[in-house]
Amino acid sequence: MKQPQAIGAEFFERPAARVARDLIGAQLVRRLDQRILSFRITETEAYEGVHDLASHSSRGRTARNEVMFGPAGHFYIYRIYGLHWMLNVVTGKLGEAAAVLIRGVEGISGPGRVALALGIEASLRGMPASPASGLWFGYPEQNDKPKIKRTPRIGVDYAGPIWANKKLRFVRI
DNA sequence: GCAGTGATCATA
DNA sequence: ATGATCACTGCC
Repeated sequence: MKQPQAIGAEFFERPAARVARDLIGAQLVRRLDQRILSFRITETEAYEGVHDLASHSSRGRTARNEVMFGPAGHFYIYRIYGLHWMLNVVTGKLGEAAAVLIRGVEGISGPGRVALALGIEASLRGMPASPASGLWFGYPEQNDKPKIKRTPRIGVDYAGPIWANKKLRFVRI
């Protein structure tokens, strides 16, 4: 099966909201054993830099989030509630510490279920999105122009009303 | 609505 | 060392 061209690192060297929007309709591709799984992305969230009170990076650099402070196009992966893996890709300038969370792909809703379906685990932390790492993004179909809706992000009330209400979640409609 | 789950981080 | 928190999910 022919795969779309892999999206390179420069795509991610832009503001998180732009990347999050442009990833809707793109492919998320995983190589597991010798198999290639490919899913169309349907839902993302942007987490801006250290000024974004909903972003992990706003509470400073720690062992968990240090990948966020590194180069764009690498995976920020962490575990939440002791069981669910969250898949993010770092965006923006080096040290900006922004990222995009992959919340949903076609047929699969919820970030934990996305990670489960793709076999995401700790060994991918900090790896670049590329065929060499076994997990990467592919450009959307040329004639696929999805309608996109913007809403507040899910589960970030702890950030306070200003940041919790910003429309940084992108959903294919 | 809410329990489960355990890594992570601040505090000490 | 201890305790609170958590970018969630599944079942009621």
